[in-house]
Amino acid sequence: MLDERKRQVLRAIIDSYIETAEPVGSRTIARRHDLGVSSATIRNEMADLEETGYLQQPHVSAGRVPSDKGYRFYVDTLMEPHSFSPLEYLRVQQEILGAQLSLERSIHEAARLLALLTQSISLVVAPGMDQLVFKHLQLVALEDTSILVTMVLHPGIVKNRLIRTEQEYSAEQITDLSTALNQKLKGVTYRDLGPTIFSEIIGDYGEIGQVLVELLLQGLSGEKGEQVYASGAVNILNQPEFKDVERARALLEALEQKEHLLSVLNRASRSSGVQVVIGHENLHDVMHDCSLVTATYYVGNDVVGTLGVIGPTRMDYARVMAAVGLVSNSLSTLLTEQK
Amino acid sequence: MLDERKRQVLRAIIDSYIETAEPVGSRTIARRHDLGVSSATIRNEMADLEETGYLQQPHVSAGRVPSDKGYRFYVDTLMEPHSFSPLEYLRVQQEILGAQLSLERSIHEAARLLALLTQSISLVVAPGMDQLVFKHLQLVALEDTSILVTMVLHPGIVKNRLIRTEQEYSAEQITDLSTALNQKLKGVTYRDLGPTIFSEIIGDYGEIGQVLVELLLQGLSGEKGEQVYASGAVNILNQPEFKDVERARALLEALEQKEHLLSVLNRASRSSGVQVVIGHENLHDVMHDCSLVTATYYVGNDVVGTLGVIGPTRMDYARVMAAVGLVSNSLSTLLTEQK
DNA sequence: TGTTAGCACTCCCCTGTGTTGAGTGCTAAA
DNA sequence: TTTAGCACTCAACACAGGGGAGTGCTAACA
Repeated sequence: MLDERKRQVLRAIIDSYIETAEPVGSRTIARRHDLGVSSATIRNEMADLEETGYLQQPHVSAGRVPSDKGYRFYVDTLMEPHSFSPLEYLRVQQEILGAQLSLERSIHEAARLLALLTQSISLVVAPGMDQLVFKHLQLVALEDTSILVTMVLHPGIVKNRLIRTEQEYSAEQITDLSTALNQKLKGVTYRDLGPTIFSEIIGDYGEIGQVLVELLLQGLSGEKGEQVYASGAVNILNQPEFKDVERARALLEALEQKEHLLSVLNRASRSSGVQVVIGHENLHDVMHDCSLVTATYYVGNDVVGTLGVIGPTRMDYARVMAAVGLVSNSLSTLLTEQK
Repeated sequence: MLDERKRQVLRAIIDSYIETAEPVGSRTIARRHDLGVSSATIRNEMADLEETGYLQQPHVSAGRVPSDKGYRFYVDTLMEPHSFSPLEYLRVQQEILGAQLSLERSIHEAARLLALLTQSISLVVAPGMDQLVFKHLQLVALEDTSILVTMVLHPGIVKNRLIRTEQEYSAEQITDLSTALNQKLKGVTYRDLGPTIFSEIIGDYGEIGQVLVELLLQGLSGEKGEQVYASGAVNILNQPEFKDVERARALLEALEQKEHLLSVLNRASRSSGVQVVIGHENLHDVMHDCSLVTATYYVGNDVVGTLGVIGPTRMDYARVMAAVGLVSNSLSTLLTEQK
């Protein structure tokens, strides 16, 4: 569709624009890239590329700027993939693996690293409870009528909750209940738990049984839904496209709405691998001059979460895609290996 | 020092400036506040107030703007304290009390509310481990060689850690150790724990004993230091003083350095009650056109943490101080009542 | 003695006007 | 098909000239 020279010109323009954020003129290309033709020729090519929609002109006497279509073509077929040096690769692996104290902290760390690597806003959606597997449930009677409920899920999630009861229970009662629940629940995916599975167990544990069932059904903490962790929001203030505070504010405010975020991220990454959503491909208005790069991460072969990066459409796609891939791989490795 | 009329003029100017963010002229004061004198008289008063340092003039034909000294006087003696309506009061109490699942979430909620009430950046320093009291320690052997360590501290902190051991231990061994540690540690403030207290207990538990001691000494999670939670960073982008991205970026970047933050907050609130640090009273350069309103919060009579709000010096001090007071009270109440 | 009306003055801010320069499209020659 | 040359466009910048908000000062007044 595009001949070789048009591709070269388009790539040169996008590379240059990504680097400088300034509209690119024909002379610049002729000088900096050795295409063996004069600026006039490039000018003709640029006119063609504009006509076919790959480039835009902010105004008639300015250089050219890539359109969404141009970026799309760049991402799909034009750009040179970036790969991190073994050193960087190792460092990310280690920093994520090093935080293997809890899933929550691993995820925090992943978000932090992703923001650092890309100098953009990073987002990580933590696995929803539904996708986790029951490993252990422990009830401990503390003093008087308070009971500590601890639930361990795979991978790496430990949830706690202190509850108070009206009645007092003996240590034996508590231990019995604990053991009974444990045997029933071990190895069950949270998704498969329902009121029925509990009713078999509770039997005559009365008040505390009731309370427990409710707590377990709502995931102990009441935060059953997927949590989103963001990092590096300040980074976008470094981008020239956000030198206008209003735009920065609009985007950041939109990102504070968790539901928005989730829908954006989840829609983006149905398929596997690193996905890119460019500018107007995005459904939300505020994101029309932003791009989103996402990937899913795994436990074994099961997708458990999504992570991604938001930045201006003029982002370093090669680098960002590599970073997203790297972090999602590292996270998957960590979660899969840790039993 | 300042006669009644000068006070009235100063208060009127600061009130007006806080509201509009525009330099205030003599005519505006004469018209809007019924001081019973003409603009010319007010003009004279304003000249005096400038000479004594309470006001400043951005340029000769502009109105007046409060100086740091002016704000200081306003905060100390001039302003009308704000008090929230019983309804708002109740709502905050409930929202904070409603989140009594864990200290961490209460603190998150407190930060969120504080940012919401003040439309500024809120900060909450969580209690450092040192200030917490040991309540319970539980070791549970999960499958194979992994052991779940759960530590309950007062108030409301539960920490978990999964550890892996080389050797295998019998359930009895684990339970024994758990019971022994528990008896020794219960009721002890974390600060008072030292290597010695453990050596009495570990005896011949070998490998796992060693690991446990290390873990306990570093607070199980490795995050022994005080954690800072921030909320509402985007709010400052609404303030006209941050219409320039550079300033917003500088402040937000400074706030991302935790140590900075801690030193700022801790220095601010040595004394009790709501404290205000205005503009250049602040030691850090980036904060020279910001003010900081802080208060401490308690468990019983012990200070365990600090919370505060950062905004432009032109902030609604009355409202912000009331909000900081309200939230710190609510948090103290929650932590004190919850045993 | 304090207050006020009046007035000249200052200086930001807005608007309009050149000027510059980067970049283009078109034409004609190679 | 490529390229040199040229006229043209238009954002960006600088600069000048009102307009207006606000001041300080002076003189009259209560």
